[in-house]
Amino acid sequence: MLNESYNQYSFILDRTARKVKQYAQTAFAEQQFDLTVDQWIVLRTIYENPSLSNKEMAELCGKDQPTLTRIIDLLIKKEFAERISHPSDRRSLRLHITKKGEDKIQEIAPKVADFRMQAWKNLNEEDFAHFTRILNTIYDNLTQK
Amino acid sequence: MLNESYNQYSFILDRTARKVKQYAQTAFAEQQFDLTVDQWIVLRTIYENPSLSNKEMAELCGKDQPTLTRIIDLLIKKEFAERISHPSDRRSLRLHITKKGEDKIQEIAPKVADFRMQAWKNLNEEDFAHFTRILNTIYDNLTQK
DNA sequence: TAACAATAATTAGTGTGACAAATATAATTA
DNA sequence: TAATTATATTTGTCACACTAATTATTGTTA
Repeated sequence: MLNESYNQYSFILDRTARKVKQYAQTAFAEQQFDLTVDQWIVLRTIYENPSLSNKEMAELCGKDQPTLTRIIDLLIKKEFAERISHPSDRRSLRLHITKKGEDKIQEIAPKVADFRMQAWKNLNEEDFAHFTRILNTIYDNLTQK
Repeated sequence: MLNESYNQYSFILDRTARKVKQYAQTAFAEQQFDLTVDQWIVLRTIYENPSLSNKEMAELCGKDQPTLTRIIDLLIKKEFAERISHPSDRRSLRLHITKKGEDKIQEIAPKVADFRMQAWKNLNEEDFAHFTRILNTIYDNLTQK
């Protein structure tokens, strides 16, 4: 048997993260939000932090730049966001939400909060503190200084 | 501000899971294992549970069937695994590891265990108990009976 | 036993993640 | 200021996740 318990922890972590995302995505589809979970995350981040560059936005969303570029492409195709060129640096751009994007946020934010709660049932404040501390410890262990 | 703390938990979970996988994948690449992390997980599962069907193996690996099919395709291309047809049910097949696959397991298993440990530094037995309990609670919350 | 339903596996399509390379522009320096 | 270096973004490629559709085969029932 090669099954060291550490392998098991990786497995549990990966499996749970996928389940959380999948559960949300199913709800998004059922309620016809016309957004994926990741598109929603990015749209919400643009809404809360307008006028950032691609690079800054990627950092905030916890995604790499190419991934963010492609998600923005899709949000623009759906007319929820737009790229505004930077006045003095033509390499750069600023990400903005559109009116249609804001409306979408207003429409679905409460519903998202609603079914997101399902994941955290049967857990208390102390559990959340452990959860945050332990996962952040793991993250820091693997992030070079 | 729409930033309910529950969104934050999803973010931390997703970010940590990706970091753990990415860290391992980088080590796999550096040491030229000629496997992705997921291919390794599947190969190890086949090794430990020989002669299961695609469906059963997918269940054990925590992956869906199409994903498993493609990972197996890649393992077969690398000659680490093979599909054997079921004697009485021609729809079904049995997954087996090859000699070359077994050699690969023997070669890299200790090395994997080695750098996998990096993720779990600064955590004690009690933390692991919390980790397992909390993540499994979340998973169960989202898995219909 | 012929028609229908169920099952195992694969294929197709879209989205995301990671990494490298390419492109365009700006900043620096010789 | 011409050449070089650095930066912002996009494009290309491969792998994985998920859903739906397809194919092949087996089981069930009228």
